[in-house]
Amino acid sequence: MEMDTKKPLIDFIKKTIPNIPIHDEAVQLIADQFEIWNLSKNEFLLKEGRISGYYFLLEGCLRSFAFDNGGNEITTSFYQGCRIVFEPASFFQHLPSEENIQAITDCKGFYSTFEKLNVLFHSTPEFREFARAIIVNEFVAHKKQMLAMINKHAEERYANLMQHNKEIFQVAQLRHIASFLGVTDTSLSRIRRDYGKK
Amino acid sequence: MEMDTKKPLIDFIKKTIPNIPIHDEAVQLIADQFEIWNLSKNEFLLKEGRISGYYFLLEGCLRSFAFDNGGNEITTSFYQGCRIVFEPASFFQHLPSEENIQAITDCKGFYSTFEKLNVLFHSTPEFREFARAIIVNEFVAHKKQMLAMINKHAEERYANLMQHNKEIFQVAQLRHIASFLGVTDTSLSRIRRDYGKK
DNA sequence: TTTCTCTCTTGTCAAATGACAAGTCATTTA
DNA sequence: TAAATGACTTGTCATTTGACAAGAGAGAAA
Repeated sequence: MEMDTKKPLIDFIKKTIPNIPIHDEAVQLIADQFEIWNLSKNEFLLKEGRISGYYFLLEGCLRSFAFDNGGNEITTSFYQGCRIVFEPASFFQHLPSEENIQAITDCKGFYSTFEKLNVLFHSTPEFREFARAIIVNEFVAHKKQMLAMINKHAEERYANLMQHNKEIFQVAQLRHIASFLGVTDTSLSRIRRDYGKK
Repeated sequence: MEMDTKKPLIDFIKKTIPNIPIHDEAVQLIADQFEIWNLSKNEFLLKEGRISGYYFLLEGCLRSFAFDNGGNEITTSFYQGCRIVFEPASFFQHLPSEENIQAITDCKGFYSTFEKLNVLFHSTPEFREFARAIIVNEFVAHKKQMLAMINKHAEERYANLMQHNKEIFQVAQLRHIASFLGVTDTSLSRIRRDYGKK
């Protein structure tokens, strides 16, 4: 029964490290470290100033954001479907988060803590491989996103998001997407108008 | 003698994971995987399109950069002194790098490859801890840099760089620093003029 | 239905920034 | 020494972008 509800997490771990054989005891041990959470739309998974946990997002959609100088919310990332979510600076260094993570739809998933996972990391090779893969993937994705801010115009980033992540437009507000793309909602509106013309 | 030249690398590893006891054989094994490199000013440690190695920078200063839409070089990072340097997307996924890493002073250090270090990672707990610490630190630093782009003005980023990394101004060109701060050399020149007035 | 609220769009205007060109200064080369 | 090169600054000008405000449209609540 425990196994049943956590099966998506187990499957996700297996999918993340396809080349590593996984023992059943290890799977059970990993799953045991996670507990269930639920969020309604607009509730926060992580609030600025709190310390980040390690979250598995099972269903729903999240966005992370920080505030700029003018007090505007700047979306730093969207998170959907089966994936790990955490704020690395806060999680690894036990520091207050400078980012917020908010549910933009009803969400559910599992979470664990640094302490529990640190034990796992040193005791369970399977989890070590998994955790390594996750942080590598996250880091790479983050660098890619930063590069896109350098060598793509907002229009291109918009077109890219439209092609590869159309679902976001059904659940996120345009102003949140706008700040994610590095422009104001006003500018995004103009980009969308001109984009239709082509 | 081998031990002698690589002592700074060993010391750096020990300093990076102060809580982990390190066996001498492990130290030797790690050091054995690295070879020496030298670069003269303006030479490249990594060229766009090539695959990144794993570098230890012993002496000198490097900068990484990518090209924006207009063909301008945008500095993404500066690297000084005893530290690890690599391009994660290229190194971990064996993909052509989208970034360049260039010496801005004469440099020397040690390097190794994904294959060698992957063996180490799975065979040597000390290196596993080290590699984990490095990627965590790099990721955290990268996120911090991205947050600064969001919630600090270019003037603040400049003031911050002046305070915490004054040496950069002695070795890097202002236009490289400018693009690192997210402005043109023209704008940086004006920031510097106004900064002096205060 | 009417009203209210929220999201998104659009127009106007101001401010910030970049492109470009000219000029200064220091260093290198012939 | 003279010329050339490269880095940095500064002025002018054009463009982009954002701030602000008004309005349209959809959906929720009275």
